[in-house]
Amino acid sequence: MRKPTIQDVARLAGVGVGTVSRVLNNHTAVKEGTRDTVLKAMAQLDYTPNPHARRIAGGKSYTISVLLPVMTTEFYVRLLNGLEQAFQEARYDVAIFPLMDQSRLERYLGSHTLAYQADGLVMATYNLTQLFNEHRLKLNQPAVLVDAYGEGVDCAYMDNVAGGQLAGEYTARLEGPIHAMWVETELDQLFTTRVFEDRRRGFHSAVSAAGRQVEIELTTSFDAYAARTVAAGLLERTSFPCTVFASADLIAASLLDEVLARGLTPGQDVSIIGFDDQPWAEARGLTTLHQPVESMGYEAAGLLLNRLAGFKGAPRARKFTPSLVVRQTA
Amino acid sequence: MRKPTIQDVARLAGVGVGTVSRVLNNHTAVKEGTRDTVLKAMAQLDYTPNPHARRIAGGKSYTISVLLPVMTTEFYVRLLNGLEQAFQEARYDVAIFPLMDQSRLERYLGSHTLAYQADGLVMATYNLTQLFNEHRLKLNQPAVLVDAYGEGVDCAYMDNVAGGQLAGEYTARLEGPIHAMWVETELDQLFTTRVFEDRRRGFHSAVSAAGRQVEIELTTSFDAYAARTVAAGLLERTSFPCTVFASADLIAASLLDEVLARGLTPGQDVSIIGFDDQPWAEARGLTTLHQPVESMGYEAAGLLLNRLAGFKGAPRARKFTPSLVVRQTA
DNA sequence: TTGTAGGCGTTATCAC
DNA sequence: GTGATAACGCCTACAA
Repeated sequence: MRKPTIQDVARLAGVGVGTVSRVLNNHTAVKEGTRDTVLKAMAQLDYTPNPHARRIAGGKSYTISVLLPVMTTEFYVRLLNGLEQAFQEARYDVAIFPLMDQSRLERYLGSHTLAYQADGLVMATYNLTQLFNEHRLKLNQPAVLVDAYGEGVDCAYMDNVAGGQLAGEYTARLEGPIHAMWVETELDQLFTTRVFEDRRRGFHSAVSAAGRQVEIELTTSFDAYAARTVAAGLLERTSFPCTVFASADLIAASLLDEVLARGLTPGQDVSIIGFDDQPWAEARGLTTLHQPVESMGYEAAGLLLNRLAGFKGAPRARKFTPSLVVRQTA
Repeated sequence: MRKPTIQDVARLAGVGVGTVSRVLNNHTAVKEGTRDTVLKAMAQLDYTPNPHARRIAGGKSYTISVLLPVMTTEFYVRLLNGLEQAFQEARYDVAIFPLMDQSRLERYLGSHTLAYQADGLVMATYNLTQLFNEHRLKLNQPAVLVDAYGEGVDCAYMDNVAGGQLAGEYTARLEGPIHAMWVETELDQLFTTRVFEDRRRGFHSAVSAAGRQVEIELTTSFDAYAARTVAAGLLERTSFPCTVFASADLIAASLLDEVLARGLTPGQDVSIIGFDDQPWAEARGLTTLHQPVESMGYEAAGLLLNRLAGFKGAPRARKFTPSLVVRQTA
């Protein structure tokens, strides 16, 4: 059976196709009554608009490309949720393009059909605008950076320095030596993220400002297993009570595991502060920094949609600040 | 300036739009001469067909969804290259949908506009067909599994058992004790891969068949740092010369690092055999199992395109076998 | 406020 | 072989 079209809906509702199109696009006031009739007809027919027809009629693709690094899952899932919600509300489709390495990016840039495919571009975590210049490709769609900051582009980013500071201030008030576990990121020159660096900077500045200092600082790769080993090394060397700031929840969890395995009491012998507030953090009682990731995504999408709607003003930067969630581990 | 359309091309070439469309789609014999004229006109105007118009006229989306786990990059980049090449040749677009966790998958399944978006479905590494049943969703597009095997579906997969066997056979001929480093995969019930299990099975069977046995078997997470530690532990316990089969190049590289750091000679004191043949394997002289990943992707795409073209026969399964590449480390 | 008609860039179906 | 021309499903004037 053929999919119902706007014509079918119009016929059933006893109105013209124009009216149906208007309710579809929230256009100029449609009378409440007819609007309901149309909506009812759409529901009855289980009608879904054909995006391709819309694209060709509108001369736009109604699609946004999202360039997304393939990394830690949780953060990007939440980010995508925020982005997708905003775009969906505006009836835009999202085409996700995972950036696995430079060759993938080049493939994206070189693609012909993709040019048709996107009215706008979201770049997550990496500021790829410079790359467009290098390749002498001009960015002919509006673009927005999310989870990254850049000059001359709209962007929405997390203030990781502030997050680190919050952690530092809180930590400085706790008893015993202060330690930290950092994440080592091995990235080439193109794919570079300053997230962990920023957290570290903020943390140090706050601890110093409080007249204290960080004793043991260890670095681990972003892996639970590796972190566990590093955590064990840390616990060997410290005295108790002590406080450890782990710059990612994943790392904090490994530390927590090791603390428990040694029969120590979290929040008493060892205070632990994470970063991310992953979904499981609450269940584990982890004190950590919560990030408004969905909001950041939603806002970034808003900035782009705004451009798409014709806004011509100067680039805007929206900063989002993590908040400390105190639970049992510190 | 407006993008050139098929009309513009037709006008410039002095032919009808029908003819242009025919050369675009490699249709019924177009005279060689006119074909050239058209091609020339297209080049001159820098014409690119508008995919949206095509979709609406053709009643198809000319798009394939690729459901892709977010994991080790290199393998999937190559896989995508193979897939994309085949689909591109057939003028199909590829919509990549990274599967970060179950929620993402559900979002995909529940999406309305995406239903329009795909004429076919490629599922990489995971056999998600069962999930469609559980959700009482019927798969209304043809689907193909790649890097996975499943009953009742077309699929193209790597014979990891055979790969393990090749490694085992080769290893069994070398001097000294035989060890192995396996990869631990922590996956939930939905996202489950048998790759490493298969490699292990093949390896064991071949070693046994040769009347030998595996001495030390260690497991590591899929992380260079963690593997290095495990490798160190292995080297502490073994005698030399010995042979180590690492079930992934990433692991083999860490082992190689550790071997070198200890002043041992690879291929002499410690023979190392990896698995994957990553691009850097050659430079490091790593003996490993090469996988025809691109071919597998290309073939999987072919199976799907064949269905799209109307093929109704029984499900087909294409098996690809890794081959041993002997270099300096073993 | 609402209906009608023209157009978007293709493909497909005819005649020629 | 090739050129008209009618779809395809929607949006957007323009008219009513």
